Amino acid sequence: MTGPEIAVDRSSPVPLYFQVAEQFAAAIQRGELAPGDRLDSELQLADRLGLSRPTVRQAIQHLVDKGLIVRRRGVGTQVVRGEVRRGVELTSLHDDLARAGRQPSTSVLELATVACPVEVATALDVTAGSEVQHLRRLRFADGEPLAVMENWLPLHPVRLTLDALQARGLYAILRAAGIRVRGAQQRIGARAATGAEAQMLGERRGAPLLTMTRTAYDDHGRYVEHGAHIYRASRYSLEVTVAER
Amino acid sequence: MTGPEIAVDRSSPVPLYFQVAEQFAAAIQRGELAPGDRLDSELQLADRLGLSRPTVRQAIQHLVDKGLIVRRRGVGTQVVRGEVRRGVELTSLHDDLARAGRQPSTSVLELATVACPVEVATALDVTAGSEVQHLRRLRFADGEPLAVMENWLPLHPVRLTLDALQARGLYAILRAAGIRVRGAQQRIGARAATGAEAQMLGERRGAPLLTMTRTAYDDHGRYVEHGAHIYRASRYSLEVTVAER
DNA sequence: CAGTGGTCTAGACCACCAG
DNA sequence: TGGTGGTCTAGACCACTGT
Repeated sequence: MTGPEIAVDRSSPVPLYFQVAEQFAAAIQRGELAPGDRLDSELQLADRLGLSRPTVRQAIQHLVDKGLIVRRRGVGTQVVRGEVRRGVELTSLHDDLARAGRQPSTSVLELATVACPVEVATALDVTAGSEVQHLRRLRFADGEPLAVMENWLPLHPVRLTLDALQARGLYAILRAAGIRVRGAQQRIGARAATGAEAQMLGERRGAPLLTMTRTAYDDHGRYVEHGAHIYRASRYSLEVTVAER
Repeated sequence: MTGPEIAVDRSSPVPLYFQVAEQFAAAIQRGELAPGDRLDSELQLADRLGLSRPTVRQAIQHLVDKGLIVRRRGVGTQVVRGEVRRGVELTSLHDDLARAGRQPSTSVLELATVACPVEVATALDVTAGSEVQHLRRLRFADGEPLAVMENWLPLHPVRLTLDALQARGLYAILRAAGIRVRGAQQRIGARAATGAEAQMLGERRGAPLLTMTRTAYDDHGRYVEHGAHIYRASRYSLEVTVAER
């Protein structure tokens, strides 16, 4: 067993372990490595690629975390599945839609600086009543309403503008402002649409909605955004991949 | 800055990096390390604990993956939050409820060997029509109906029995049979309850339900279970924590 | 500039599993 | 018994950060 051809470029700024991980992931997605197939052992790989074992190991661990492969001591490393579905990650709806080949658009319903409501203040860890930016957007995919998203942001150096929000999505704006979102806590549930919500989304009153609240934090461990979103359940669902280490 | 007192036991079978990670996590949850607090640097920790830097690093990386802390090159390591919420992990509803101090109970509606439906066969990667175990359970929390869960399992050495399912939850049974679930793909959505579903769950027809389908795989990368579950949205929601590395 | 985390190396010993 | 992954060590160089 030699496995797919992997080549590393030591002059590249991309870490070696990442180059290796990406090439294995690509081989799996191409079907070159089928579910159940065994990978070479760490020692074989290290030898074949001219890398140290810890580096190879780091690459493989990366794939385990993504749920692509499984390892067993004393046995070896095997492919779990070929089809890779994207899970809930730190992406904006805008990017998700664009990646799926659908045309995202946005109508900004509200954009203002307000006194922070108590529930939001708890989530963002700021004092209630302090000033925060508040926005509410109606999001479309291919011209059809998909979601209503409400967000609160502590006062950052970030200036949110209508133009930017209609073109780019919130997370892209944050990224451009040098804010690196590192993680988030999300709660996912469901409830019935109110009359107003139904009207905006083109559903009937009482229609099932998928709800998500999210609090995201950055580089510094500071909370940068809290969101409360509702999605048309008939048009949207979420994927999550879980893998043990 | 010295941080919380951490002691490692080299005679313990628990890996050193895991001992360290757990003690830091506990200190964060106790509030001893508050959000925004800095941890000692890797070199300081390695020196203080008498461990090598890679081992300390492995411990800290573990906490980053759980979303407890954030690291920045050139700066240091900081605590993100104190309150740790349990996310969507590889736990059964039974265990989740028990941990939350609620009394789980189960009524098995169906338990039989059937020909595998096509959609399930795709998910489990078996040939359609082959024999699989099928079960359907109505789950209660503190005596109130909470969810209807339907599962399909390829023919394993596992013998599912009514008694076991009423007492223990599916994942505990699998674990006891030596099957180690390593990961899963989940899809989360919402829809309206049918008349029959509403009656079982004590909701009205059309009431919003949270839906989840899950395909779980084991040690060998084999799919061991596919489930289609519906939860009363009024009583249940899911938490997910996402962290970038 | 000094200090941080990110990456990489070359070994080592062990627990576990299959043949 | 031989090979696998899991853990651990003791170094090294680098990119990045704040002062």
